[in-house]
Amino acid sequence: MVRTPCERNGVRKGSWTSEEDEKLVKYITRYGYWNWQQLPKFAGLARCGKSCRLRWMNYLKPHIKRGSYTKEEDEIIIKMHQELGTKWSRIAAKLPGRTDNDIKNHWHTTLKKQAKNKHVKSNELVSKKINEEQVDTKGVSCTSSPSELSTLTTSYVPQVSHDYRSLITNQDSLDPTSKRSPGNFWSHLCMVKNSPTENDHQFPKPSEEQFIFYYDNKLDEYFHQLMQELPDKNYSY
DNA sequence: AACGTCCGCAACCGCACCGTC
DNA sequence: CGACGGTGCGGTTGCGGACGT
Repeated sequence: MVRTPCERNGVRKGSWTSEEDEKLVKYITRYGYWNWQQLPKFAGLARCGKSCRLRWMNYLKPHIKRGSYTKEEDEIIIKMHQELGTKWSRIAAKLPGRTDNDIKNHWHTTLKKQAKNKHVKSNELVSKKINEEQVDTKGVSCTSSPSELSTLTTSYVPQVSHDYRSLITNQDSLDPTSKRSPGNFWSHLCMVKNSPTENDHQFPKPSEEQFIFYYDNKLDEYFHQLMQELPDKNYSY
C-alpha cells in the first residue's frame, strides 16, 4: 500500500505558533475539515494535513478538557486499561473532554506507576461510575426520529478551556451538547455556503463539491455524536 | 549562577483500517 | 478484487521547563 507521507519540501515541523493555531482555528470554524490533505493549502499553512489534524484533535478542538485529572478519571483509566489494554481512543470515549493522546501521556507519566503499586479497590465501584458518566454527562433527551431532532434538549454546559474559545462559535452549533444546538446546525451550513463574512478575504471559498463533502461529513458527525450519547437506544440513520 | 538530570507533554512516525474507484 | 488515498490510532521521540546539586 502506498502511504501518503507529509511532503518534506517547505513543510514546517515542530511546535505550532499561535499564528498557525489562529489560522487553523479560523479556517475550520469557517469551513470545517472537509479534507485534511487539502486543508493546510486552503488555510494558508505550511504544514502537512496529518499535523493539522493532530493539532486540531488534540489541542484546538472545542470542549477539550485540560489540566489535572480527578481521582475518578484516574480510576476509570486504570480500570479500562486493565480491560482494554492500550485502546486509548476507546478509553478516551469514556472521559468526555479528554483526548486519547492526553490520556496516553497521562498513563505513561503517572498512572503506569500507580497501577503497578496498587490494585484498584473495587471494580464494582468504578463500573458504577462509568455507568453514571454515560447517563449524567449530557442529560440528553430526544425522540427516536432524526426528523424530530428539533425536540432535543440538553442541560449540559460544555467546558471550553482553550484561548481560542472566542473564535470557536459556529462550531458549537454542530455539537449536540451545545445549548444552542441543534437548530443552528442547519443555519450554520447555510451560513457557510451563502453568507459572505469578514473572513472571506483570508481563505479561498470551498467549491460546491467541497461544500457537499463538508455537509455530508457534518451531518454524519452530528448523528454519530448523537448515537454515541444514546448508547442504550437502538437508533439508526 | 551554572550545570546536569528528570519529567511532562506536544508532536511525529508508521502501520492498520476503511471507503472509493 | 486489488490499488489507491485519506483518516485514525498507538508507539515513540524530543523539546523545554522544573528541580536538584
